[in-house]
Amino acid sequence: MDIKDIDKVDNIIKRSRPIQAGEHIYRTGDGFTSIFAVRSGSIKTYLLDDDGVEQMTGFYLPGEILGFDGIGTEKHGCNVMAMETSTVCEIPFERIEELSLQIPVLQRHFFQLMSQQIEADHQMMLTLSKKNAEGRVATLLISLSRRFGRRNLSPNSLRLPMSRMDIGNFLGLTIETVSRTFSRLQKEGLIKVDGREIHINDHEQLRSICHAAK
Amino acid sequence: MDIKDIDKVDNIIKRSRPIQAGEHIYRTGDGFTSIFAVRSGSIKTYLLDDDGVEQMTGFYLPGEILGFDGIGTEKHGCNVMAMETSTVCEIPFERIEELSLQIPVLQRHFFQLMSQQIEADHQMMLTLSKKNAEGRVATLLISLSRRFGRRNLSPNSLRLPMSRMDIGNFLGLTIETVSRTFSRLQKEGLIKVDGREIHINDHEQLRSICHAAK
DNA sequence: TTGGATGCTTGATGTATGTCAAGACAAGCA
DNA sequence: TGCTTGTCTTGACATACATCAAGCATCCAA
Repeated sequence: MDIKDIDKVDNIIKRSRPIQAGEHIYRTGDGFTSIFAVRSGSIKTYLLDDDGVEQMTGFYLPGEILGFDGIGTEKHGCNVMAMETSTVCEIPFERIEELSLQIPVLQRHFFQLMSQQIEADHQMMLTLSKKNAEGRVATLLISLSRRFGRRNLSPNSLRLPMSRMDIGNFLGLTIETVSRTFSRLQKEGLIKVDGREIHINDHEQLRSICHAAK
Repeated sequence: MDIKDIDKVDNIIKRSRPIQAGEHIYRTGDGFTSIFAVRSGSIKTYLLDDDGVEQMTGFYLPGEILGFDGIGTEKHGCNVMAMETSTVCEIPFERIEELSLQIPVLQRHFFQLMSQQIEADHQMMLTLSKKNAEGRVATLLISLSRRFGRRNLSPNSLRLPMSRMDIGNFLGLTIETVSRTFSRLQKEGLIKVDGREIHINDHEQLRSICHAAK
């Protein structure tokens, strides 16, 4: 993309809207207009079952993009909430569509982003369907580590962006099982747990228990 | 879309490639070039874990479109196999991208298709993470019924496009549990089971046990 | 006709994780 | 200081589903 094109993209982005922890960016059924880029903090997306049961479907860290649900129906298909104080950029999707017609690499880029989301969701289905509690927690930690590393943060020392309850919800486990699993991994020396602070001692072995086993 | 545009789209579609049951259309790591529309039969997509454990990530019936994985990396991210003798249309993605620049509604349409895939995957995560065996099986049957209905087939009498093993794999259950669950639903009078032939007697009640409960 | 796959069902038993309950710890507040 | 509240941990027990095993039906090849 040349500089003029980057400028064009830059101009349609609405900057830095701050969000308090627990505040929603949008909810299921809201009209779809924009996607969002996380600038700081952490954001979770979740579905509510007919019975009010919550299923977290993903979470997003700085530099990541969310909101690709709801293009099909023009209505958002999930709820999006800040897990801590966060800032996001809003990117009006119609403007993206217009610009994509002028800048082919932009069109390609958004197809790629959505494709990556699909692949990540499929990995998550594998995790939920085939892995035991240890495998699920290990997979989450490795994923966090990788994403922290991408932002040039330490891949070994990380602060969980979410509560035990959110972790359990995301991984399809109860908070008790999550807690017990952290304790077990710590007793085995793979990680060091202090509340939300996690230190990964043995990346290799942690990765090795990510594999499916139920 | 006007007729000339429809013609343009029509011209890039490679017609009716027949696939035998068990044959692959592509595998993980193959170069990404095309997406596929199912014309007849049924197609499954699945991941292989490092240990060779298979996780089915979706299945596609006539009229449905698959292959949106791998746009990001240019390599396919899953395996795609025919579950019975099938035919598919191949649609070269680069041609789609070119045409999308000329026909804005086409661009919008593909964004919509991918968005719908993302929403369906999120629903599946909810199913895998929060529902018990009965809820998972019921959810699958309701989904099949709806998709059969969309093709103007009976929503109450359907032939399962897949084996018990595939069902178990897809739903994160063993074949024994799948079989027992079918038997239980039959004993309760909600469905009639005869091998792969399923008759839905009580749509309402079947739908009511789709809700999360674990 | 037999024998061997293959796919499905059903029963008996084991186990990972859910559920229920209690307590530890920290943060905020009177 | 004590009191409340929320988050997390740990233990005891219950249960849904996995595992192991057997049996049945269908199909196909020898």
